[in-house]
Amino acid sequence: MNELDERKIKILTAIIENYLETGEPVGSRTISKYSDLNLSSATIRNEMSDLEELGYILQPHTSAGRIPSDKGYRLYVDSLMQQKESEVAELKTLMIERQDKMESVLKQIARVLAANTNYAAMITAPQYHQNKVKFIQLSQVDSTHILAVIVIEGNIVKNKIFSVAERLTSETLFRLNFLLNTNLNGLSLEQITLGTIAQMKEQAGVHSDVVSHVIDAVAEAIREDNDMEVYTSGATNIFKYPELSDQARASELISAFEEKQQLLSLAQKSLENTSETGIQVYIGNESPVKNMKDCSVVTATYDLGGGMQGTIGIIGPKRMDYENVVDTLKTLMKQLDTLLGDK
Amino acid sequence: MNELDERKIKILTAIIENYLETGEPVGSRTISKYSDLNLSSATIRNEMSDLEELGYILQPHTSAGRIPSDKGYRLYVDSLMQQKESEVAELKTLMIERQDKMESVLKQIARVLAANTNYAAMITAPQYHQNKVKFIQLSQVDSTHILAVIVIEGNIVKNKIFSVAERLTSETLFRLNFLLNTNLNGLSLEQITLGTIAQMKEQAGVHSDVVSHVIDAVAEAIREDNDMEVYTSGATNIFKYPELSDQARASELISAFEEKQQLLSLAQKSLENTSETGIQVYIGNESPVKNMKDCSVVTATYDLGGGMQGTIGIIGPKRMDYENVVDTLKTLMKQLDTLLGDK
DNA sequence: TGTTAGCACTCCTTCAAAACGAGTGCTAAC
DNA sequence: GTTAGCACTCGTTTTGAAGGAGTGCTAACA
Repeated sequence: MNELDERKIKILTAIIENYLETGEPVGSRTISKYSDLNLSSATIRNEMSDLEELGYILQPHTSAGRIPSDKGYRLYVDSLMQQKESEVAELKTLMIERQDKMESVLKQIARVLAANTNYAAMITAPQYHQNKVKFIQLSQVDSTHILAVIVIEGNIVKNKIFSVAERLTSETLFRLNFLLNTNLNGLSLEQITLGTIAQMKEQAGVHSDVVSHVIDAVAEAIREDNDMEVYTSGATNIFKYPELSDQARASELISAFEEKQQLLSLAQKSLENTSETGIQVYIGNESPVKNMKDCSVVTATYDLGGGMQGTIGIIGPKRMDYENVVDTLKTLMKQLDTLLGDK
Repeated sequence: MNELDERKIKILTAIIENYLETGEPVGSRTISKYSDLNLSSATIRNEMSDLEELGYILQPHTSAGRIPSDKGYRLYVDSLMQQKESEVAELKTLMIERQDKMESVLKQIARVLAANTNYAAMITAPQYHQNKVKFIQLSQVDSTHILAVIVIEGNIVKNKIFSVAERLTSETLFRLNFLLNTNLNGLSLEQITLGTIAQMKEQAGVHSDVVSHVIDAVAEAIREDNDMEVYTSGATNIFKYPELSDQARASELISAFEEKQQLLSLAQKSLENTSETGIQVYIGNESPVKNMKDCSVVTATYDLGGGMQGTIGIIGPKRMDYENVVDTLKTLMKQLDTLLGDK
């Protein structure tokens, strides 16, 4: 049996769209008046009764109107996505360096997104996969400290300062630099074996501790990307939606924003599931972050080439203006290209 | 005329302490019963009437008890501070490096503070004054990109990657490194004159553009500290205090936490005003951040020597447990020493 | 003169009942 | 299959009364 005939879909859509606007349960009369179906409220009531039985809408209490269930939203969003699917495919880009500027650009994006949509926004810095060491440089910064600079693919730079017992001669430094670069360049974390390390330590002789420090730093540099920064903005927008702004819910949500760890796991999840369009929607309990069970989350994955990808997210009430959000995210991707893609 | 006699002070203190506990307006009867003054509620009422006229307490409405005014809190806090003043003087310390660890330590501190006090906490990374360049290193990371690493006093490391038209020979790099280090080391931003720069460019010949980039990077490195990071935790604790958790106030407060800029200006202010104890209290409208007009803010300045100082802040309701917060901050300072001071 | 008991008064809070109204389900007629 | 109509449900708002905490004032007391 085909669960939903065309009329039911029209009615369901009308209910959802109306609810998106008002945030109030919507009654049969409203639909009868404001849809182009020309049906009486009684007929609508019958259909609504069916829709409820099928689980697409629900009634907060007897004698209230109906609101969409997660299942209902899901149907709505899926069909919306289909319409837009084609446009996004060609958005992929690549970009370069400017890590220092990256941070402020990302913050800016989050701010713009939040302001434009009136929802809360988050954005993660690109996460790098299969990072390879590109360049290592040791320098003596003062009599007892060595600075190790590690550049990894994508021109991400990490530093580490560590102590040494006594000043190294410049020949020693040169030798160590050469040793490290010839052995490590082009390797990813997985490719650096204990064998390689042991061999390098042997060659470094009395300075094997320096090698250890550098290996540590490399591991840290490559791994650290995994708990990379996430920037948020507009968290207070949730107060604009009564269904989210009671004390308990607001507190839960705000704390999700504060504990960036949770947002990161959301981003992570979203990277894993990535769809063709790069855009995903989590409705209510579908969200990987349990604190957001009363919200919807729309995520977009941006891919800058070279395995550098990050996540943008919009968090809002279930009655989010999905269409607008999806469009905004797409437009944004384009701007991202312009901003980050050239110099 | 001496505004307050001893009895009035006792009564005021009793009112404040009672209000700190309960968060409810306190009436004359309560004071009469729970203070050691052995006065009837009627007498207390007379005194309270005086105290109100003097502006130390106020009545939310007729037939409610009294609550402390900002002026009242101020008196209470000031006398509290006097008692503790002596202890803190010797807390100053110095510390070194480990910039990479710094971030996680700071976050950790914010979290601990928020959890211990049940208020919201913030902490800024140390801000450096009169920074001097310690060491500069240029390296060729690939055929068209140069990495400039700048180490400034306090072992803070900044990087910048920029493009060059063609690969530089290693002699050229060596020469430029030597040029930059001999000319810039030991100088602060103010000490780098246009004359110095012109001279260096001349010596650099065709590579004068590299010098420009490095100068840019140095300026950025030193200045960037001024909009340094601030970490927060426990923002949601404000929901524990009914007088702060109505929608309007909560939203205002949370947005102050999100807009780190505001917190930074708070930290800045607190650095400027620094008192002998390093601890300051802003009550209500005294706060430099207007969004916090319904809160109190306790800030502590930590000084790691070498002009490196930062700010720790606790943000909570006006009926904050000042005594406990001040103590906690002091204990924390000690732990900070242990954590950052060695290694 | 300072302290206290007593009392009338204010005004917030709580509670329950009543009025309201939005929306439904069902039935009967078209 | 559609619709009008009506009784009914149930959340929300309004209203008024009761309760209670706390005050200010006055008069008496030490």
